[in-house]
Amino acid sequence: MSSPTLADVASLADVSENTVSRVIRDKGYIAPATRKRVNEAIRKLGYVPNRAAGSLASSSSAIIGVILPSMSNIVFPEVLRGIHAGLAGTHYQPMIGVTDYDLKKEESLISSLLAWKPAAIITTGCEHTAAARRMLKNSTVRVGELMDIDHRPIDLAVGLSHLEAGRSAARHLIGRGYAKIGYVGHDWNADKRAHARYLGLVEGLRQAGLVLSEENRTNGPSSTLAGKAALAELLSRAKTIDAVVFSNDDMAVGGYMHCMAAEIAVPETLALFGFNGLEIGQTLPKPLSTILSNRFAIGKTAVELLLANSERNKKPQIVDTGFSILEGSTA
Amino acid sequence: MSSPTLADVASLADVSENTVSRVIRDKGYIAPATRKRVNEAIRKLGYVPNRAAGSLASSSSAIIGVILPSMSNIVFPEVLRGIHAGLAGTHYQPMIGVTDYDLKKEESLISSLLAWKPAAIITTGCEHTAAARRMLKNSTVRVGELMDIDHRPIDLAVGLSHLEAGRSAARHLIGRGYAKIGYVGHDWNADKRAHARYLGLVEGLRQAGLVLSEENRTNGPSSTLAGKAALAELLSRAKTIDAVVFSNDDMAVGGYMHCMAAEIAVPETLALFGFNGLEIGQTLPKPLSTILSNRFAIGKTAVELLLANSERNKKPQIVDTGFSILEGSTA
DNA sequence: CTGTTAGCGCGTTCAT
DNA sequence: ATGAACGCGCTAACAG
Repeated sequence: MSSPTLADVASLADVSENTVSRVIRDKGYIAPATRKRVNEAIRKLGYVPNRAAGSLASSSSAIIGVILPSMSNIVFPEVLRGIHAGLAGTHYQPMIGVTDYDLKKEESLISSLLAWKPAAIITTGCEHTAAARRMLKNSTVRVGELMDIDHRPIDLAVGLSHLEAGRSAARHLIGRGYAKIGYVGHDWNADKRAHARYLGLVEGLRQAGLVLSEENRTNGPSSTLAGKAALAELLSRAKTIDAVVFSNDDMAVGGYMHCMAAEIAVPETLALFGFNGLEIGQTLPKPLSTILSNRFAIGKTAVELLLANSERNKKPQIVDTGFSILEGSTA
Repeated sequence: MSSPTLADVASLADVSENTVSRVIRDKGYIAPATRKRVNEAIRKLGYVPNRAAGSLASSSSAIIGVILPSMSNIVFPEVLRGIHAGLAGTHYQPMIGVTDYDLKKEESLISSLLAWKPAAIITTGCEHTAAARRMLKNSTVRVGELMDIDHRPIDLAVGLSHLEAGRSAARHLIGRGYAKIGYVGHDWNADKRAHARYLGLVEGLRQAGLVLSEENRTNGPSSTLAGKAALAELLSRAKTIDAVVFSNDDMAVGGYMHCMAAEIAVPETLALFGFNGLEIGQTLPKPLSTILSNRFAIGKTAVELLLANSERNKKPQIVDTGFSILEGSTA
């Protein structure tokens, strides 16, 4: 009734359990004939190794713990896609948790994931509770902190400098001759990286002797709907601005929709600039001017580096996956 | 160096391992005083239970295996979001695999997930290899097959009838007076449900004495870009059609973009109809007419039903999460 | 190249 | 209300 075990395979193939185990894990030399016998027994019995037992015996597992702040923001599914791509062809399985941007939840997820003795834990950003940081530091699993490289990681950070991305946005707009620049954003508590980009933007403007003309931030998460409404509200107050930087593409696409509905010429009357380089922005009648963040590459690179070495680096490693300006036609 | 075990906690709290285990799992009566001592010891040591050991001993685990065909299609991250929502507050952890629409890959994922003795396995659709079906049938874990209810499930199916959704699209357009209807779609091999909707559409038209005027299918997966190009191509051949049904919203949004660029009045000159009810479609200057599929509800409902009972139903259970027409302004 | 011997850390069963 | 003994299925270390 219950599933066959190593012992069943061993007795059918007339070898020791150990030999079966070796065949399965492809470890050490096995006589071709025995290997064949064992494989046949495995097939005949429909044997599937019990990972829990293996994990207990070896105190390690082929699990990759993945902790994401959200699944609603398209960016994270894309990171997850990169992680999957990096995992393809290996026998590692991702085990996923979602924090909803709650550091306490992250802490408890880290603890449950650690309970499975994963090969690595991948999480987001640099902010963790003290307890979470301690658990990660004390454990020996590899740790990847994604998206953001403006900090010193526990083991490995992969991402881009959001501060620098903000500065680049400023430089781009200034280079195009825009001077009265506004900002439309979403909630920074839930998204520190959006805040970092904002700070970079302000700094970039300051270096050119400019300041942000006007800004409007919504309370909730980013969305096209929120961006549409928030731009409308901003423009009702500030009619003289000539460009708007959005916290990300979702918001910017919403802004574009507002301009279309309100018949505002983009970019002649108002220029729009986003962040992320989502496909939808590039499908607009005028492709959105934005910054391409390499979400997919971030996930994939992180996995590859993490799996390349089972031991942590002596010195924390930082990998910059960079970003690039998509010129577009809206700014 | 290595993490503390039950035994460490037990000796610190001066009780037997067994008592500690009971406290942790909240099973049986424990004297308040001992419970307190144990909890303090746990905290002091930073004890985290080893799940692999627990799982081995109990031959069960709090893992939910989730198998998705793709992470690129926004629909599946949304299902995953629903799954997470259903799992919130429980101690279950999703373990995820992605098949890339490859049934062989699904088979091997099922086998690796089964190796962890999960509480349930959630997968997509009704199509599986014979071996995969056998593994699922023979195991005792609960099995949820999502998205599609036009088939007899192994244990539980949650989703909607795509055939019926297609018929509804036909009825809606006919009711609005459209008669020369075209179809723009993506690759059906990768998406049997899109095919089912197509069949429903054709059937719905036939019942009204109509036929599809013209159709165009791309080879790759759905995307706004593909939809844009495919509609352009279709219109170059068939200038007299008055409405187009798309395989889904991604394609339809692309079609909308083409109409904007080509200055085709929607819906006056050409009506557009999608499927899924994605947010982006509703943000267009004219909200997309489409059918809302409840991806989130599908994931959440499935998890809730699966966890409600650790034993399989004697009879396969089918749950229809339904769909609804979003009237929109494009058809 | 293969077998033997010992656990891994926990849950279960039976006592008390 | 608590403890003792056993074994889950596998891998590791050492023989040979």
